Amino acid sequence: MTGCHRIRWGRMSTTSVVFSRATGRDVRVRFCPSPTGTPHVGLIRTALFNWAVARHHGGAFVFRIEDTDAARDSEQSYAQLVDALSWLGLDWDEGVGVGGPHEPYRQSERGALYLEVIDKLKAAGHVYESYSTAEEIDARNEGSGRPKQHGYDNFDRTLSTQQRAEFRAEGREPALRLRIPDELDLSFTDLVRGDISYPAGGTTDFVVVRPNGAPLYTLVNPVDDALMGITHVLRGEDLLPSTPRQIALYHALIDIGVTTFVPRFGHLPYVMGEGNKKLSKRDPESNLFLHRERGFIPEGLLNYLALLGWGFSADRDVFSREEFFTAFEVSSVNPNPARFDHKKAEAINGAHIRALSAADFTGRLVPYLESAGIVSTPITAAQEAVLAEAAPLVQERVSVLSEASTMLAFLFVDASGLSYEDGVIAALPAGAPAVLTAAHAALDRMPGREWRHDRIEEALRGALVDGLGLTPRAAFGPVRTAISGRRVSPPLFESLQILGKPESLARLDRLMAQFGSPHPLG
RNA sequence: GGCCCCAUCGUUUAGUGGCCUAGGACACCGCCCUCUCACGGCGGCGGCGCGGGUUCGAAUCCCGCUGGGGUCACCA
Repeated sequence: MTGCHRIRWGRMSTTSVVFSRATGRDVRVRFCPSPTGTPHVGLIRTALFNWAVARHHGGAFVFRIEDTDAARDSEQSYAQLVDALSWLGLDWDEGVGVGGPHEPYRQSERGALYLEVIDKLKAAGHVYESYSTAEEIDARNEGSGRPKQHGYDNFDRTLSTQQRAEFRAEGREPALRLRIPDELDLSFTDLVRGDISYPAGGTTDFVVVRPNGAPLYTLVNPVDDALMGITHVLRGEDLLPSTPRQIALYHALIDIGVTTFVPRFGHLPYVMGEGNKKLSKRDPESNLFLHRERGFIPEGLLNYLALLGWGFSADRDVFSREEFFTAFEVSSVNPNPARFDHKKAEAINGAHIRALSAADFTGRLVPYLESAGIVSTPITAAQEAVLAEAAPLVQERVSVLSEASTMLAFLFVDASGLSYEDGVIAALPAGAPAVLTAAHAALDRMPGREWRHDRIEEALRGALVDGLGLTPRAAFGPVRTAISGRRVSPPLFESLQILGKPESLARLDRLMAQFGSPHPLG
C-alpha cells in the first residue's frame, strides 16, 4: 500500500521519496486547528477520526495549535477547543497543555524554528524571491489570453540579479515562493479516496513567506508535521487541492534534511447542513456546544459524529468509545459527504442515555435542571431526594437531557405554583369534575403509610375504572392534568407517590376549584 | 473557466462480479404492549442518476454523460 515515487529532483539530484510506511505504535497523527471561533462539529469529527487512528494503532495523537493569524485567533477559542476535546474524552499524548518532545505546540511560539528552515530552503535554492503583486499576475494572465483564475505564472522564477535589484530599488519587498520542479509528479494515494493524480507541471509556485518575513500556513503546517514526525494526515476534503503543493514542499524538506518521508494523506468528507451546502459556521447545528447545551452526552455525540462518514457495522450503529476506535479504519471511511441529521443524532444519544445507570443519569441531569431554574443552584438536598426518585421515570423518555426539565418541573413546585399547559383544561372531557371528585375521595381514604404507587393505582382503578366504568384513558387523564398540569407526564402513580398525599390532594383540589365543584368532604 | 473530488431508500450506511426479487439504522405510516408519552416488539413505505461497454452474469469493473461539491489568497 505504501506509495513510493521515484522522482528526478531538478538538476540537483535523483531522489527516492517515500511516503510514510509507519504502522502500529509508529503511527503519529495530529489535530491542528486554528483557534478562530467556536468548535464546529466538522472540525471535531476530524479530531475524532485522528484520535481514533492513534488509539486504534496504539500510536500518538498530537494536539497542535495553528495560531499564526493574530487578527482572527483568540484565547477564548483556544480554551473552547481544549474544552471540546476534553468533554468528548479525546485525550492527546503530546501537545498543548501536556507538552512532549517537540515543544512548543503553538505555532505562535515556533517562529525561530521556521526561520531556520526558511534559511535552509533559501540556501538550497528551493525558494525564490517573488515581487509580483496580485494585480500584476492578473494583468499578465489577461494579457496572454489566460483566464484570470489561472493563478501565478512562475514569472519571478527567472528574475535576474539585476531585475531583483531594480524591484528593491523601487522599495518593493519580495515574498518567497517554493520552486516546484517542472517534472515532479505530485500524485499520491489518498487513504480514503485511493489514487489521486496531479501530473507534473500542473501546480504553480506558491508563496510560503510574506514580504515581511512571516511564514504562511502553506509552509508552517507541513514543516511542523515534518518536525513532529507526523505519519498520517487526516483532514478535511477542502484541503485536497493543496496536497500536491505540500508534497512538493516535502520533497524540498527531505532534500534539506528536515525529514525523511512524506506523510500519507487522507481527506475526510464534508459534513453537510441543509441543502447541498457544507455545514456553515453560522448554522447553529455546527456549534458543538449548542448540542451539549441541548443535553447531548459525550458518549452519544461521539457516537453520532463517528457515523458521519463511517459505519460501525452492517447492522449496528450504537457503540461505545472503545468499540469505536477498535473498529475504526481510515480505509473504510466513506468519501462522499455526510449530512448532519439531528434526528438521528438524538436517537443515538437517547440510546446512550438509556444505557446509563440511574445514578449516573440523575447526576448528569442536575446542571440542566439548575440552569433551567427547575431546581435551585446549587440543588438542595430535598430537591436531590425528589430527583433521585423521579429521574428513573424519565430516563427512557428523553433523547437529550434538557428535555427532562419540562417533564420534571411539576415535581419541584407546590400546588399553587403549578402551571397548566396551554389549552389543557379546556381539553378536559365533560365528566372531568366527577372524575376528580371520585379520585380525590379514593385517595383521601388511603392511609398515609400505604402511599405507594401500586396501592395508589389500585385505589384509583377501583374508584374510576371499576367504580365509574371509565376506560383507563378517560379515568386517568383528568388526574394526570391535575397532578402535572400537562397532557403528557411521567408515569402518574409514581408521580403521585413522589408528591405525597397532601400535595396530591391539594392539586386535585385546585383543579376542581376551576370547575367550581363543591369541596369534597367539606 | 482550469484542476480535483463525489454519486445505493427522504437521510445515513451495508454491499469490492453471482449469497441482492439490494440488508440495517433514523425519519414516516400501521399494529401490539400500555395510566399519557416514551421504551420495547411486529409489519409497511422507500433506493443502485443516465448511456455505452467488459462478462455466462454488474449496484459492484471500464468509458462517456449528467448532476453535485471543492479549490484556484502575501487566510488557515
